[in-house]
Amino acid sequence: MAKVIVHEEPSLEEAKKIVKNALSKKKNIYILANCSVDYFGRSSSHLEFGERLIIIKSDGALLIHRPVGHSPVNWQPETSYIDVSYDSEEEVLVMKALRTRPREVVTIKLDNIFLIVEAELYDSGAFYMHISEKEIRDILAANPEILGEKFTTIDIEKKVEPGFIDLYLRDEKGNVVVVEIKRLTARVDAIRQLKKYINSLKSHMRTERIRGIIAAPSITKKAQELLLKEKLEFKQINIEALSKYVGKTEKRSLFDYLK
Amino acid sequence: MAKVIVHEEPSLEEAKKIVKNALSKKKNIYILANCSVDYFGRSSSHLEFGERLIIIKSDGALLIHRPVGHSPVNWQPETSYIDVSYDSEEEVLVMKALRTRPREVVTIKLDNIFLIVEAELYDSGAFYMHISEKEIRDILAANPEILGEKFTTIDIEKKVEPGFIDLYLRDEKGNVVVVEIKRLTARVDAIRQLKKYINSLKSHMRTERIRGIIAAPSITKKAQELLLKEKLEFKQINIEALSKYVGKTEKRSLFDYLK
DNA sequence: GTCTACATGTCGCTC
DNA sequence: GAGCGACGTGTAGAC
Repeated sequence: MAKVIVHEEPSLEEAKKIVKNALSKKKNIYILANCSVDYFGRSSSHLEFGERLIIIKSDGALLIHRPVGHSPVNWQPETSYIDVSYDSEEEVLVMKALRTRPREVVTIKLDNIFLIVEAELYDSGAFYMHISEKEIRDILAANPEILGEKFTTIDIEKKVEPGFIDLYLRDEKGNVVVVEIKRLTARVDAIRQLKKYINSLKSHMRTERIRGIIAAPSITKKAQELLLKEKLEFKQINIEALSKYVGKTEKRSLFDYLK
Repeated sequence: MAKVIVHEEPSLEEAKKIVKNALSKKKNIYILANCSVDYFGRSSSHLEFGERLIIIKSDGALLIHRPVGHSPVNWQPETSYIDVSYDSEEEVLVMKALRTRPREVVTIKLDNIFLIVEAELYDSGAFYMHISEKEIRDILAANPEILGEKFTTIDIEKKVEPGFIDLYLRDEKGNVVVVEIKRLTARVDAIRQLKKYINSLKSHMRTERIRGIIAAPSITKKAQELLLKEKLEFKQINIEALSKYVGKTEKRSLFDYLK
């Protein structure tokens, strides 16, 4: 059962003690405060003072959320080290989140804290994500007839110079078939990817005819045009229907995230 | 100044009233609770019960954060509509976040609530993102001599078949120069991108010699090898030094996000 | 570590 | 709104 401690309107000096203590105990910390944020690393940014939610997780992940927008305005991944100090000159609490690879720093200056919540959360629930591209690939490899012909699976994730062929089949006439799978609408880049693989194969085995198939639930108009131009094929796959082939779903427990 | 109301360990029925009321007033809501989450839409997923932070923002954005990991385990963007109800059979508070395009639903079932925080946050601070690739491109276009020769800028973002050429120059001898800019270390894909543009140009104007330049702060070893093989050039640019050319930084205020 | 490709990617721009 | 390229993308897997 979760342990939650709430501190309303602490002073900056109190806040410093609370946060330092909570960090040492690897608690989750949620802070509502007026703050500014500076980021320096791969890029750099400055966010003027405003009221936001700051989240520090037990693994050192840091998130700063504004009152709107679903993505954090600034963040630092779980590898970060967090330092807390009081700047008596500027009269702000300074929290610095560092990570070394890549070298990045997020600096938060807090001048007014409305709320600090310390929480010890127990969360061992497994997370199941259904039908990824990998699963589609495995289902099609095991049941290549789904693509509408009597194909034989030769290889999956076959390595060629520019990358990996999702599915490498042979058709009834003995032709080599290269399949590029997309879980969502296939776009021009998917066709380019497929063409790249075929070109690579052709440079090695020029006697055989090579067919190229895009397997996706739908295709954009531009992709369709390029497909025709390149004499490639599109096979529509029904993700909903494929789901029925999934024997066991992918399973990722919390422990996978804890290194 | 932020208005913050804290509710510790409300019953599910109380929680329902609190959340409904806060939603109607477009407040930000933060909930610490034991909950399960189901997502269905572009993909689908199921998350077993566990203790998490649920964030509902004033624009309807929804985030569910586990105690570790910097990305939310489930979420719904700001377009979502949120429905709250009590399921007396399962004895859980059900929160559904729907959005229509694409059609997606996140369903949260809460069976134990530790804390609800309602917050009205005032945040009008501007966010400045410094020196983007676009800015580097504009600086180099205005000052092509930074690349070490007397270049003349002909075009920026020149459209060619496979995409856009960052910078299109002419050197002192009258050769066409294609520049691909990377704000970070240039990798093999950058060289492939550059080569692609040059090939496209060559197919149209085969008489002229075309030079290709990768402009980046550094380059990987593999990219360097490919570069030499393809007879392309690498020009190191100092991002720090370029920053000095930035007259005005990109400015995005909160209001840009409010549609 | 670098390279490769996927992701409920998200974001911003053009048509 | 669809299409497309860039991102502090993040993430996982292979070499």
